[in-house]
Amino acid sequence: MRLDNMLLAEGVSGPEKGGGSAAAAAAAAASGGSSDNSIEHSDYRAKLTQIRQIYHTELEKYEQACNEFTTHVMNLLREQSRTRPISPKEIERMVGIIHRKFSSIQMQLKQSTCEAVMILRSRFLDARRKRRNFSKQATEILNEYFYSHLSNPYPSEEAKEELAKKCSITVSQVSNWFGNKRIRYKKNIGKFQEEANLYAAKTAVTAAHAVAAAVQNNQTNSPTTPNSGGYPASCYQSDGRIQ
DNA sequence: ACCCATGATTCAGG
DNA sequence: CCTGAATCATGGGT
Repeated sequence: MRLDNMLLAEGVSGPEKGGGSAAAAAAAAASGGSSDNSIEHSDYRAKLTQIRQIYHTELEKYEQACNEFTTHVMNLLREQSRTRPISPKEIERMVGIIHRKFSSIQMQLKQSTCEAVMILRSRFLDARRKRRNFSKQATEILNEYFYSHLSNPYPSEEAKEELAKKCSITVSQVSNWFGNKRIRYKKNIGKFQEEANLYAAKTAVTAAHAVAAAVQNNQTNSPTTPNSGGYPASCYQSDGRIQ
């Protein structure tokens, strides 16, 4: 009965209910409860409702078949009662046998349905654990931020949200990314030197463009306050250490 | 088949 | 809570 209850009572709530997954918790906490990975989730829900629908139609079919078979047997018994006496008790016994048979079949149906749900559930959980690399564009945006804030690569909540939006990933994914990036950068600065230079140059170019545009706009003004824009070269030290 | 990069998870500390 | 660190597990290139 437990499996049955689970199947029927769970409804379309997510599979992470009992899991206590850190990702789910983190995502929920980060995004204020709104659902990310909604594509997979809706897919899961659709499949679950499909399974339940099949289950209910099958169950109905079995019930109908059971009733039909019962009346059929009753008719047979009634015909036989013309040639031999049949007690009501005997009829009751037959009906009982039929019902027991059909209910055991229904049990099997429940069992297999539950199995299907379990498989679906584990598939879903596996899928969300699976790692997909971010798009090149997304990593570019993240790296740009990281290397232009190398002295303090800790984006605020708002910054994280903006990055998440720009990269079309979740805030918790941004947090993961920065967590991994910081530790891996620190661990092997040499390996990231090239990358750092690349992004420094890249932002330098955009900064230069901005400066050029500014200069063009007001050539007569004094070109002071170069530090206000936080341009990249000054953001990391020559030894590459953070802070 | 192997290896490394990488996103996610876990756990400890503050 | 957020973070650092270690670790897991997969992706993708060779």
